[in-house]
Amino acid sequence: MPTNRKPRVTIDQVAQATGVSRQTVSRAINNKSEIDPETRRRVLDAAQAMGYRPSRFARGLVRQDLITVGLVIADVLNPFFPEVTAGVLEAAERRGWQVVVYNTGSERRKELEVVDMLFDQVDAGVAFLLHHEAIAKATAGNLPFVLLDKGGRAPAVPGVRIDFEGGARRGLEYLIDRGHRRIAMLDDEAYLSAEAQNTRRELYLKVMGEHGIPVDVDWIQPAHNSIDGGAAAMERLLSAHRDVTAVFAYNDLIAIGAQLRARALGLRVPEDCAFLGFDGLSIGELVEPPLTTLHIDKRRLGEIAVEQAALLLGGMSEDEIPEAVIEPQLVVRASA
Amino acid sequence: MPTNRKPRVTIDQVAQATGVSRQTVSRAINNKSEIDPETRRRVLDAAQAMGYRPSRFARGLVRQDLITVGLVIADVLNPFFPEVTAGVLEAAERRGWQVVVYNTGSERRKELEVVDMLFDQVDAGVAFLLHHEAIAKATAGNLPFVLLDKGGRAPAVPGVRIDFEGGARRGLEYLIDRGHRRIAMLDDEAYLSAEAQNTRRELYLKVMGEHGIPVDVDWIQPAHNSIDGGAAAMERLLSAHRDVTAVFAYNDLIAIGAQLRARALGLRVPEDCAFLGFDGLSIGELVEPPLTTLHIDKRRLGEIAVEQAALLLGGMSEDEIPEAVIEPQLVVRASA
DNA sequence: TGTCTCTCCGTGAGCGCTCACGTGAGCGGT
DNA sequence: ACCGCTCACGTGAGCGCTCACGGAGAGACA
Repeated sequence: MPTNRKPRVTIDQVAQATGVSRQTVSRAINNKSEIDPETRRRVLDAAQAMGYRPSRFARGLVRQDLITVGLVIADVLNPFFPEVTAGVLEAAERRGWQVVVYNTGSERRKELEVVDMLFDQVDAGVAFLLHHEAIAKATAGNLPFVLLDKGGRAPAVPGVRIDFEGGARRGLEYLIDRGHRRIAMLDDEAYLSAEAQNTRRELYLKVMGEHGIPVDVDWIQPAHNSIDGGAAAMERLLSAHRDVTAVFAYNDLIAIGAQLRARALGLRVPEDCAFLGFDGLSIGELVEPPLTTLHIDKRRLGEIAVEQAALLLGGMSEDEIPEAVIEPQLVVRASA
Repeated sequence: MPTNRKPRVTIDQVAQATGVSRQTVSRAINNKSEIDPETRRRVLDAAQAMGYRPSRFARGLVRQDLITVGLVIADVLNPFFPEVTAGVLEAAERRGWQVVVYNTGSERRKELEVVDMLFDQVDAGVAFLLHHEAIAKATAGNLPFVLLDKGGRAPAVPGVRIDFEGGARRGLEYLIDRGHRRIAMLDDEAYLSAEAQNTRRELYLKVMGEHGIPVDVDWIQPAHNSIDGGAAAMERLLSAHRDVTAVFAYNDLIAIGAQLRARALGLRVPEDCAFLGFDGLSIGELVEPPLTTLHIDKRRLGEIAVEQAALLLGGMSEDEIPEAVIEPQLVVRASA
């Protein structure tokens, strides 16, 4: 696919065609003063006719403003990310920044690729990154870089931390308080290959342990991060443990899929099996019964990240960036 | 908010610090040949230490490749758009293009603003635009511009047409065939202020008329384009026409809200009232009963738009762009 | 010793634009 | 006639980089 671009029309060509100088054309285009209205019109008409459009590169080169941030997410189709994106877009717009979006699908190869690309193309990066090589690469360079979920990583890398530990604890203790003991977990399979630390699965193991509830590994089912993935995992779970009374899901998407499938298989929710999600997606309100979940303020998450990027861009060093934590809130609806 | 950027480190500064020439630094940075490995390492180390990062503007100025397209959507939070975005991102990535995202909220002021911005910042635009002034402005300039829903507009403006007429007809006739006569419509209120033509509302009026079913204007309720908006509109509708037997919604979001509220008010779906959506969002499968809808291949829509933008960028004139139509498909689930 | 190749490196030009000037014409005031 | 001013416009420089060269030095071979 040879995208043979048509040659660029330059400001000089417009100038020549109109019989004026570069500068006069520039004045016309940028709506500046010191130009005769009649001349402006002539120039503008010629520019229009010739298909002239100023080169953003030449412009950007001389005017050192206009900032572009790269937003790296796993998957636009996962409703979690649009909410974060909304926060990022809004905060960026307030600052007059542009936002370029990249999808990684949580694949290691793509994450690395995207990080590489970022270095060339943007002034700052704001990213969800799963694989620690990608994170290392991203934070090693000279590009201001903010992690949208820095997890348990060293404080030196700027970013927002989502307090999964607090959230998971609140959620699981809620389930335990309600009398549940046979609590399964549906984990995101993407974390199997990533050497992340302090994952929701580990927290699950930890909290359960603290409450003296032993869990066998097959109480943890990996699921693709989607509704269908949750459904499939639930089915596997049920065939191994029909007596499960509650499911703690990696996130709402998986929880919703699981709950849907459970109901399709004849279970009553929450009487036979309760479901607890994580993320607080608005689609959790659509299912029956509405999903109880640990709500994360995703919009705020995006905003904070942009603010941190702004500080970095302003020259603040990475370890001066204030610590930011998002606290998941238990939202009790009806599924648990 | 004075984002006092730290002064840029240039290639010359790195060159000076390392005691080599610009070109050698360039060779090191871009991983080219004709450079001693030892020198490369020294340069790279210095660059890293000095916080050097090549200016994308200077680069872009000399290498005329690297293309950026602007994607203009109404609202990232509306699940319709992420799907389109996914298609756009994918198609853009295949071409090595970047995608900058802009939100308009369907407001006239913001649409105009965004279009203005686009002209400065991108090489091509791909957009959902509601207000015809914004569309006029966008297509008048020299920027390759593709409409993601060109509606009934002149063929000269490139873009994808979604065959709402065919879709609406298929949907409404399905309802009529099933015996419905008192069919209400829940319209998107944003279209009240926009002078769009060939809207879903007009099609509703037309098809109903063709079947000899007279409709009073208060069978059409405007709704905010959201689930809550649909719910509120449904409540208004019911207070005027408790005897409605079917609802044709502007889109799935509104349909879902309406259906949810109807059920909350004690109506059985579809026995007492049937619901028909438009868009084919995947969240329509989550509600009970699953939503019958006119499915639009949103991903494909995004892809086609990018392909058209590529043709435009390649120098093809606007009227040579092949006509592209997306045909909505009736997906019968259980709500109607 | 000459010269031929190969490796490594530097130099000038130019991408398209804006900024800070400089300039000349026109005009009113004294 | 002179000054001073405004208005409209042009000129040179430079933003930071890459590309196409050109050239020095080292080693190989006659």
